[in-house]
Amino acid sequence: MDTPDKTQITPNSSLSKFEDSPVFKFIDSLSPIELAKFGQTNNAFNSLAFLSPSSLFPSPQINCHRESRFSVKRHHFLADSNSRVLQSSKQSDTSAEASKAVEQTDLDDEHLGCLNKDSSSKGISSNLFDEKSDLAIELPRTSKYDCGSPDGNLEPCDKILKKTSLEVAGQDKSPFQRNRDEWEERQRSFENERDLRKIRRIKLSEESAGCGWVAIVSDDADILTVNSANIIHENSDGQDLGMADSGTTSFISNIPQVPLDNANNLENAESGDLRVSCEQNELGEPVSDQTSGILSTCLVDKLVVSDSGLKNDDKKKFNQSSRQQRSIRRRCLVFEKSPGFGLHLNSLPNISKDQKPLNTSTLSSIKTGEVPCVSGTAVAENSSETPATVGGDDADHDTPENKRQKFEFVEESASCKRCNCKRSKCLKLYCDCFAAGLYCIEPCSCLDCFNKPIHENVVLETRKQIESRNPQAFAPKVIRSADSVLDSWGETSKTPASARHKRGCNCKRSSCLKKYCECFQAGVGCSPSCRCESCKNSFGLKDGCDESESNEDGLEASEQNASDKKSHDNVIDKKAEEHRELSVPSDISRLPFAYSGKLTGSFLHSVTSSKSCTTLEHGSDPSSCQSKFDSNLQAIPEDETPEVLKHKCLPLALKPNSSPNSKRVSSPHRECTSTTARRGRKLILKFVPPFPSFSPP
DNA sequence: GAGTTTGAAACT
DNA sequence: CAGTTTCAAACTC
Repeated sequence: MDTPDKTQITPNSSLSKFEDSPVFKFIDSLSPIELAKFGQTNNAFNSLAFLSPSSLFPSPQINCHRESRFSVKRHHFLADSNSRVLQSSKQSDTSAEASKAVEQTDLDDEHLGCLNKDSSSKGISSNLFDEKSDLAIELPRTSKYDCGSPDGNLEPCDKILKKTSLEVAGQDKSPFQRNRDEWEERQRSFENERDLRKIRRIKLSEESAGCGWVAIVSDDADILTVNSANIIHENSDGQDLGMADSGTTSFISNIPQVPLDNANNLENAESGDLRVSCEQNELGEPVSDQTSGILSTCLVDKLVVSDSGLKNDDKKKFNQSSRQQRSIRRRCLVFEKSPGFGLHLNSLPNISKDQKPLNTSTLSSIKTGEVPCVSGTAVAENSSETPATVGGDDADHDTPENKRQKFEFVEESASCKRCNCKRSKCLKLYCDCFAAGLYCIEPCSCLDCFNKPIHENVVLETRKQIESRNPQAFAPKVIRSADSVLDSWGETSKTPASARHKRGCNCKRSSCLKKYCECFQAGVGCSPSCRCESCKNSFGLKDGCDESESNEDGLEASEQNASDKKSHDNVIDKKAEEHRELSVPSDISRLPFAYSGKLTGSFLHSVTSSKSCTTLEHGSDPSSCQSKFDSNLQAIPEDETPEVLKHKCLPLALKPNSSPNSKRVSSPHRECTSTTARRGRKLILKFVPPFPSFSPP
């Protein structure tokens, strides 16, 4: 599109016209240094002037808030610096030092504008201000990340930062009053977005809070992982939001507002202190909040908690947040090979064990896997990337509340399995990381670990071997019946829905009341597949172990263990009760990705957390929430089971005795008859995609 | 943190 | 297939 006029509107022409102006000549006569500076800054200005707003501020949805605030902020200090600069330009003795000071001030203000976007407007304490200033230390480093958009419009963050600083300095002397228009435009954009979000929120109010995100996560997880690094940087550094990659922010923008709003609703519902965050969202909060809100829902994490924590217990929780975000970076083994799953196990949280529980009832737990998950190429350093820089070791205080939270949190942190393998080289199913399809990461305490990207070939080979022995070795261990209302295993089941361990446990001494028991660990009841003895699984007794038997066993056990054990059992039962309450919407097994039983705790908990969030919703009917939750889960494409399989007792894919270790599995027939015939209920097991294969496509 | 217990995985 | 061994997590002290 060659437009002759274009050349006429070149910066130079404008500049020359302006230079011809009497004012300019006057200024020019005052200081040649200022003239030089003017030229420089004008270049910066011009370079900005001809960047499209979209390229400068790539994501209206995300950035409009930031930009609006930023603009306001800048507007203010522009006025200030304007006067100062003009002053300096009028005084021949100002020169470099003064202008440097101005630039420095501007730069600082820029940082603070990013960091403390709304501190002025919202009256956030100066403490936060200071802390965020500390965070600014990291800004230069993080801004070095090339956040260039795919289309190349966006320049590297540091360049933009510099430019913006220069722009600020340059505009001080610029006669063009661009700022107001720009600001107003962004303000309009911001308002529009707010309106849209409100509309969206109204729409979404019909849906249950905290439900839709599951599907969204699975749908977008792969995208999420693509840009997780950027997202992480944005959030972990808290202030780098202005430098977000346009791709990232565009992606975030493209994420339906469902998760954000739902998350906010959920948090709002479940925790009063989180309401702050919600209100801020309503008002168009700082991007950090928004982004973390998105993360908290799409990546579903505790980021929001952390963010809100930032306001309450600033640094500590921010560090937690950072740690969480950094700990996201767990290398995915095979995610790229199973794009259809949308979310790999590696997408499950990787929460540091030593983290202090924040708010366990908060949406939590699903984080994106690492960037390389999508790239498909191993990036070894990622696996060794460590949250070492993250400080804030929080001592656990053994208050009852903390203990309770600790238990709950352990459930969550189960997902961030950190193995401790000594002899298996993390290449056997003993290794939780390996079994879960995860590479070991630094927090693992394993020795001679081969489960690392640099040994990818070995890993793949080993996995092949194991799969050749047992094709289901990496398949999810917990399955559920299709009917979430009818419990295929009968009334004795206490599991909210009909999730069961696929192969069943083989417990002898733990009575299926400890996490030795995989069923218990997965938060599911025992099934006829189990060969456990004295089953007292609080999530559901094994078929044939009725309550009386259980009670007898309980008596027996209590006799054996004497009174001191009783309290322990009570604790166990209590824990189990909590566990049951918190975990296992067994619908989870229908999620479009496989998961290992050992990982279920956290993920299930996360889902349940969201569910429990919904039940905490003010004025909402828990049951309706449940059903909504179910229905939302059912929205996940899951019904891939061939019709013929649906009418079989067990789909072939889930046939337990596909395992060579057949002693652990009961025959489908038995399972079918024992449940169907006796209970008169039809057992339909949904197809659960097998765990992504290690083997190359 | 060390030692013990437990049950899954692996092996024979 | 059954028995045994190995293994690492869970648990206890």
